[in-house]
Amino acid sequence: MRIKSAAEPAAGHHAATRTQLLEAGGEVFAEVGFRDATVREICRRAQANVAAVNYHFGDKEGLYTEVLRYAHVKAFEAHPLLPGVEPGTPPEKKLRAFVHSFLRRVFDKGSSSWHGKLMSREMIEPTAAMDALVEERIRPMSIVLWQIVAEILARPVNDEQVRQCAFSVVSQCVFYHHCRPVVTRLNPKHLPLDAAGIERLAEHITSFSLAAMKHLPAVKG
Amino acid sequence: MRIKSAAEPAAGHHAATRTQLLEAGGEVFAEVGFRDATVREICRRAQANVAAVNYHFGDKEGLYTEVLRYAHVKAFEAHPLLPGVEPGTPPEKKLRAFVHSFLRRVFDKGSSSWHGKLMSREMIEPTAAMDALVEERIRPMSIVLWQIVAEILARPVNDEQVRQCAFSVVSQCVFYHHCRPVVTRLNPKHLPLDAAGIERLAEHITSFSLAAMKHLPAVKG
DNA sequence: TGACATGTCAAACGTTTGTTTGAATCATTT
DNA sequence: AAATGATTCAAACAAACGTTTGACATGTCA
Repeated sequence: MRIKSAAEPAAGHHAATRTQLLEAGGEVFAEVGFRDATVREICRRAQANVAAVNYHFGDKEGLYTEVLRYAHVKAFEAHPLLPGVEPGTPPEKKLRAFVHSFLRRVFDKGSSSWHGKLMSREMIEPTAAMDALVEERIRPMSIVLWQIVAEILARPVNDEQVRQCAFSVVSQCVFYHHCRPVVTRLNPKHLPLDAAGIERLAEHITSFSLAAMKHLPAVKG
Repeated sequence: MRIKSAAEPAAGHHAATRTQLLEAGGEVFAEVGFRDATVREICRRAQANVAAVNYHFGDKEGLYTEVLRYAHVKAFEAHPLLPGVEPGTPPEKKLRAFVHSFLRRVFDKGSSSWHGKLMSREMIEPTAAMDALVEERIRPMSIVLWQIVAEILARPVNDEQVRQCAFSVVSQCVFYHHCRPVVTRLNPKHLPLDAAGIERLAEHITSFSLAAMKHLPAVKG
């Protein structure tokens, strides 16, 4: 049995079925969750044998861990943290870029549209892969946002109010995706979001948050 | 086999084990989700026989549906929509009450602390119980919020901006709970939230949202 | 070509799970 | 007290699942 880590470059037929398993796994895990996903269905979609998962990833959980890494890498490749932002850009513009890119990443309809769903599930039921994910991907993203907010508020990066406002910004970005079932039922025309809808939403979140931060009552510190 | 609906009043020993199953079911479903929850574990905690679930609720899914209703009823009994708000209260004060009550409901540490987790899971994987839940509980709650926001913005209740701002408010309320795994790892001191922490968070969300709504750039309409 | 490691395959295994069953117990009514 | 219906119980059932196995195919290097 050969179990390759994600870092190790693969070659030959190995790589082909391995990638197909990652893609199929991402699909199925996103659709029905880890527990309801069956190895048989994943292998069927990957056009591989039932034993392929165990051969390539040790077990079902090993596949899931690698799927999570794979998903995040692909999502940030498709939608970078701050696309097209030069140093020296005013923080308001950076915030808009951050929000817009975040939304696109979450609502991506492309080949790996399952990234968003996968992350949502991981929030509800964090696995061992969560720790690595936070340190490798989410914390760097947070720091960028903290810096933007700190600049807007004219406060230090580690300020409590900066942290709270950053959370307020992100919360609005993830809400439509996390609570899709409720939003859809309450206001059907709000979802699903096309490119124009995403842009409109990004505009609202940005101006809502900017208005808030610029007129927040002063606090000590 | 006797399957009673939630509405039907129960009496005798029937009611006792029935309630114990609902409580145990709420616990277990919240902890590990519908699929990973085993009927055996639920019955063990309810000190009932393995067959009790099938006898009282038909099947596992029947139990889950009733658990959802039970959870929502209890949560709103413990934390009403707008506690202690007289008609004529200024909308700012109503908003604060709404947010605070919402947070207490979500972060309740009491006997049915599983309500929040249960709802989060339902967001990711909506079941048939979702439709009823939205119409019976969530829509009435939304309408109350829409009215408050409309008053603050001085716009009609069905205005697009009112809807968007209401979503922005709610999104902040659910964020800390939905994304607990990430928040905890990013900023450990933010969670878990005690009563004082909840109050502080309610204060931030309210003032952030009020500042935003009062200084939002004007839009057409 | 022969030898060896790598990858694939169909079949089977062992476990876990929701559910069923039929007898036993309890409560209520006649 | 007898009878009837409701409820509980231990045991067993049947299906689905992740995993293992050993045979077979494929590619590579001597």
